[in-house]
Amino acid sequence: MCPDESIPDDVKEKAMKATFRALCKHGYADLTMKKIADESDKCKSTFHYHYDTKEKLLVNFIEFLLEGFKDRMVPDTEDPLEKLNGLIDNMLFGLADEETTESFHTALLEIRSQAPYNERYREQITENDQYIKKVVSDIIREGIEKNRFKDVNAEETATVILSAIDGARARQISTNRNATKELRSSLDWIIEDLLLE
Amino acid sequence: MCPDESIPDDVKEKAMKATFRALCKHGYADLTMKKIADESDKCKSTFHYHYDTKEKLLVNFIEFLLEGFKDRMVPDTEDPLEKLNGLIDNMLFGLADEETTESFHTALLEIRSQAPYNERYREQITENDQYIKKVVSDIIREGIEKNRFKDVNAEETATVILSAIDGARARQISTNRNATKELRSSLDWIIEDLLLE
DNA sequence: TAAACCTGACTGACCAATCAGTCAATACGT
DNA sequence: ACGTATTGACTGATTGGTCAGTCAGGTTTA
Repeated sequence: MCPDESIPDDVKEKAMKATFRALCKHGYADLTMKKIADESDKCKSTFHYHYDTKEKLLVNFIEFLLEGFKDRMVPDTEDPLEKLNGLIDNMLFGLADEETTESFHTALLEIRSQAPYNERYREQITENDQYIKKVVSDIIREGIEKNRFKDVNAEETATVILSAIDGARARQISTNRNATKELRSSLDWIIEDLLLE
Repeated sequence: MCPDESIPDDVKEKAMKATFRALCKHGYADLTMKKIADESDKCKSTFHYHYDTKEKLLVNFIEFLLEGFKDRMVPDTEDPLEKLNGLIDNMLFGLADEETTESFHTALLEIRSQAPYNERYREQITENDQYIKKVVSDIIREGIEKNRFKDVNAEETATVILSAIDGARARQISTNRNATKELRSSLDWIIEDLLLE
């Protein structure tokens, strides 16, 4: 069967959740179809039946992961500063408990590190990247228009903030330091100095 | 044999170069002892003879990789602004050709993404992380003392700059955009606004 | 001198375990 | 009854790692 829209929703949800759990538990390099299946109540063959190959399952998974990311990042508020700070918090600390957030970011970084070898991964990540950059630069532009922010270059400011967030997430999971917390307080000061007053 | 100092220098060099080439060519997830050996004029068993296990070889490799990184990043100049900009350039664009730099950053990101599952990887990366942060904050402090920079918090500024560099490197290799070039021009403006007058 | 011995470097053949993927048989839902 | 969903058993390929043995070069012995 082809991995298109013909997969039942309940199976798809089980597949995605199982893939997520297996990826968090074992890491991308040690991720196998058996380990994915073991995280669900289905067996290995069932996932082959629905997705054909491991790669197709994983491409579907990335899509699922980034789609969920999009939906839940932007906080529901009108004030540009609140919206910006809320988005930064969501991106650095996630929406669930600390462990789930750490696992989520680990999964994302593992997929990122595989992107150079897989164009489909790269396309998905690029699209997500451009989306979030538009969101942040729109917030900054809105702040400027409402005279809440100084008249900075919105694109460049967004680039630095988003790059720093990505970097902090990578450092958070690959070092023994609390890199996201460090960046949060550093960004507070940067935003104060660059955007406000 | 144990993977200590008893390994001949020429063998060690061949092992490290072969590991680097294999890692760049196949990615961490598909990295095997055979593929490493195939990148050298030695056979698989030889690397097992010198390093025992695949993991010990890779821990040695990370040490080798980060040591080389340390040695070559800081530019030889007295002027704080020149030194800071030179370091940023070196970290974003590397010292060799573009292809080698991209491969190097890919290898680093792959190892980073594996750090959550391997404490020895994490220790190495943490140490390297702290080293480079000290270098950057020292440069900023020096600039403040010489009245070339504004009186900012050196630690927090270094955190943002280094996080952004890490993030841009991750985006550079995992998207279809030129993220390092984008960040470089954004950082120009940030440095102008934050550090200079 | 030369034969015997030793050692570290290296190799190809081999192993059990595991991999992604296949397939015939079966269970299920309508 | 019929198509979809699911399974366990299976396959060929590949994995990290082992091992017996080869080889070059140095040291000891006769």
